[in-house]
Amino acid sequence: MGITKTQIFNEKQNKLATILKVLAHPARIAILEYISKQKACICNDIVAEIGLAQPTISQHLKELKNIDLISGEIEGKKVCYCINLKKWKEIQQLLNSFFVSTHSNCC
Amino acid sequence: MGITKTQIFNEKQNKLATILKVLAHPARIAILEYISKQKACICNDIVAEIGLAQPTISQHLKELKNIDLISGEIEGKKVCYCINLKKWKEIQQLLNSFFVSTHSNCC
DNA sequence: AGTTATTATCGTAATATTGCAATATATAAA
DNA sequence: TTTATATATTGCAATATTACGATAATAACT
Repeated sequence: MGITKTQIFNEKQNKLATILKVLAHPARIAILEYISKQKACICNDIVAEIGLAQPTISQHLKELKNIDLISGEIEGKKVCYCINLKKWKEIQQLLNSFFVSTHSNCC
Repeated sequence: MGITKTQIFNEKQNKLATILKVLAHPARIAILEYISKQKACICNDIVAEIGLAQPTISQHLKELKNIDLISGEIEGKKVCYCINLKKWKEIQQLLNSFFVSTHSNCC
């Protein structure tokens, strides 16, 4: 049905899945990589850098903002998007503990 | 259009996104957690454990198999699913290097 | 106020994903 | 060989995601 039965899973599983879903798109990975490479706060040069239309980029940025992974500061006409380091590390930690605690013990 | 423009992204970005997409579902997270908890190779007790229909679980297992994250060994009537540790660690490494190399330097 | 530049939102088309009933396949047991 | 059990596949309905044109909103400049 295209709808995920979140009710039957626990909070941790749903949280992890939600975060991974946001990261699971090459455009959003590219956006994060691009933002991180910039010396200064850079705005929608992202549109020029990545070959997607402006509304599409804006939508991807919104999804990254929704989970608080990036924040956008308005600077005149432009908006400056930055990675939220605190959240970034929190997610890194979450993922790492998932990988560490999950390991095969058969076959 | 529901279709991702993979052509405009590099191989690494697409690979990472593909892997994350597979992991980005609570059922598949739950399946991996469940398999890892079992002492022996356990098969579709997964269906009983997780509250989804057998075809649905079978489909999720297939997706995990597609990226070689788990392997299924036939044991009589049953199939024994195990985490592929080599791939597991490879993905962990891939994710970790993404997180380490991507960090904010503005705002 | 009018113009221009930047970003966000809306509406919509195309495609993907999720979930399941029905069915097929395979193996073991009777 | 029939029956029962375990798993895979098919087909389909419901919903989600991706992408973009059109348009709105905002802000700087004239």
